[in-house]
Amino acid sequence: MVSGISLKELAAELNLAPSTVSRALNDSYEISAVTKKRVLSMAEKLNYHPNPFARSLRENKSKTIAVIIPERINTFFAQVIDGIETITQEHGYHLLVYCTHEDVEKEKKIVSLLLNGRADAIVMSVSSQTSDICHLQRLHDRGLPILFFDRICSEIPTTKFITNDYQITLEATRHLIQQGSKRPAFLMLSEDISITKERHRGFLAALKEARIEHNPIFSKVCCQNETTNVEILRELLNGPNKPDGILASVEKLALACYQAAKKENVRIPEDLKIISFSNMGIAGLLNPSLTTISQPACSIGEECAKILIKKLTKPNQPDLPNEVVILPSKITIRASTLAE
Amino acid sequence: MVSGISLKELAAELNLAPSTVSRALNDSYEISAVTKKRVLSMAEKLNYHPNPFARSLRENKSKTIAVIIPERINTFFAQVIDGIETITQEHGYHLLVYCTHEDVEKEKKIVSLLLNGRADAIVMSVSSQTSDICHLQRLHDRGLPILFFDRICSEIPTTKFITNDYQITLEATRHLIQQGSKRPAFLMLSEDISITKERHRGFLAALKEARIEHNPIFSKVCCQNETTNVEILRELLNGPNKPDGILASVEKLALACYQAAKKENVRIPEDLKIISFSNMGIAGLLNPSLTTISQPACSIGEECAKILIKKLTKPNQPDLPNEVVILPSKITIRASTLAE
DNA sequence: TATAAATTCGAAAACGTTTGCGTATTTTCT
DNA sequence: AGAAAATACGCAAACGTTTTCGAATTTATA
Repeated sequence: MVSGISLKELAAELNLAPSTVSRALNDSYEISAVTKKRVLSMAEKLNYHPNPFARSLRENKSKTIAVIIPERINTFFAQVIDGIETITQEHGYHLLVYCTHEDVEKEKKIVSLLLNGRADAIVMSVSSQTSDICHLQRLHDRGLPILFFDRICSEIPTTKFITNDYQITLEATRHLIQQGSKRPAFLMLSEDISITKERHRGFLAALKEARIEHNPIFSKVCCQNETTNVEILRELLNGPNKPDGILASVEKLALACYQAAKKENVRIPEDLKIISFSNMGIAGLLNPSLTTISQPACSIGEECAKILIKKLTKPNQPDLPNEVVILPSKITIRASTLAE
Repeated sequence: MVSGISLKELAAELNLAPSTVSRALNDSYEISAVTKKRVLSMAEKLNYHPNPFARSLRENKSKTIAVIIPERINTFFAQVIDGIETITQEHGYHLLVYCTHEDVEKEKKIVSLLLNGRADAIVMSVSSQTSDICHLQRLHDRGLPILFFDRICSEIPTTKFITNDYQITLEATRHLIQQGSKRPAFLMLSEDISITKERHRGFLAALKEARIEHNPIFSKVCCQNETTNVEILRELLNGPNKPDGILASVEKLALACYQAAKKENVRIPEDLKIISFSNMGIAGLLNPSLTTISQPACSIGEECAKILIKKLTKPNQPDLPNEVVILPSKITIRASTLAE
């Protein structure tokens, strides 16, 4: 009983042909106003709901968009999805959400699930492990509109949304230096992904600008595991040549840094100043409050969705243009980077 | 070109009937091993992927589960979905995720979208505004398996997953009192939803046990708006009869409380002790670190998924039993409730 | 060796839509 | 009034699967 009445049965009830009922429900010009009324009210009365799969099969589209993110417990990604949803929902689209947990193998599996047309398009941010991208290439080759944000894949010619990673990291590092940091360090999850490269470039540019010689071991690649990261950072903070400033390219590394500093009795910001990419609403409530670079996550989601909706709903749309759209981030200065 | 080759075309390529190919792909006993090999390898070669909508139409099931939550930017809900996904993904199910933003009207719209069988089942946590539940009743009447967690709807006879709200709040309040709070207050989002009632009951029981007379204005109903909540709490913390302890039934109210305390120069924990339901990983990094009641979110998600998968995959399963499954929460004591 | 049984496959219907085309009726025009 | 055009609707095919039923071939049994 889970599937209700069908269009055929509705038509039988009305003594009309299924084609007529279909057209009436779709408000076709070929159907008279009176018949439309009749059909509509009977449909209402019998609680008719069109079967989405029959429709998808016939029309070869699913009214569904897939979203793939590396982690769910992350304010940034949650905000992006919120942004996507606000737009797509207005147009009757549904969201399939998948999480890779930063695991490229899981990413491949998920992507292969989408080769069959279950979704009309894909919005994604690749995992930090993703360097080989042939699974993404296959998606694109198949003609499926795919759109990247934040962790983009530059090899695929499509639209990508990012923030001004280079510029904002440059400014953030300047701030760090200006507040007294002589030996800033850069924390990252992986050397491969797009944003890390750009952010690292901005970081190095600021050092060069300030004529600070960069110690390569201060460009630290961390991992997925929380406790391991804390260990790595304890070691870093305790080394013979300790950094006195941290730029964390992702939120979780800043938090690991807080943990490590606590255990090593390193005072923030006195001994160590920290600034981090993060969209946490409660950065201001941390101890000490965390200076952040926050991305316009919601806007990113909305812009992604808008461009996608346009592509999917207007007829004869060209492929998504191969361009990188940049939405600027914002630095919010808090206690963690304040000079003494 | 987005949709690849069809089963028919694949069959033609093999000089076989579509039915044979279908059976071969589904590993039917009626097909010889050699033919299976032939079919499989040709399918691989031609990159065949079965059309999910044709299959859904034929089999009357979508291999899709809908998840409805009140907010995405919330560690608890994110963890629950992670838990659900780990189980459902193993069985080839996809997740449609919807967010109501605590808006019952949006909840109704989303629910009505699911009346057409797009999803095989629903896992949800109702919005804080939800008191009239006839939209949920309609879903259940239609025979769609529906399953609640955390914010449950007791009127619908199905399985619900919650934590030991009463007991754990009782213990949490005891802790608050034991640490010296003479006038504890209880913060909630709505009086209507299930968890609030249970948690409030546990709170009051602890007061009674300690022979503390409860001032009704200390049972504070807050709202969705962050800044309004901060105002409400500033007023509360500044009133003639101020509370010296807070039990926040949801995370966001504890955070608003931190904000309010900051602005009113109320010291935590000296002047005000705070304990809150929260699954934030960084509760320990707040200033001061926050004592939390954390729910087994991931387990809740997994258990939801397991029971659902069983119902959906085994033949002739009975309806989901009308019972409430309780998974215990855990109190983690931190600085925000420490006695001086 | 004749027959029963097992094995392997094909033809066709069905799931619930949408849509191209045909047709009957009504309206409009000359 | 007759022809042309507009209106309103029905028939049937198609989308890509799965599955029932039947049939053909091969193997085993008596």
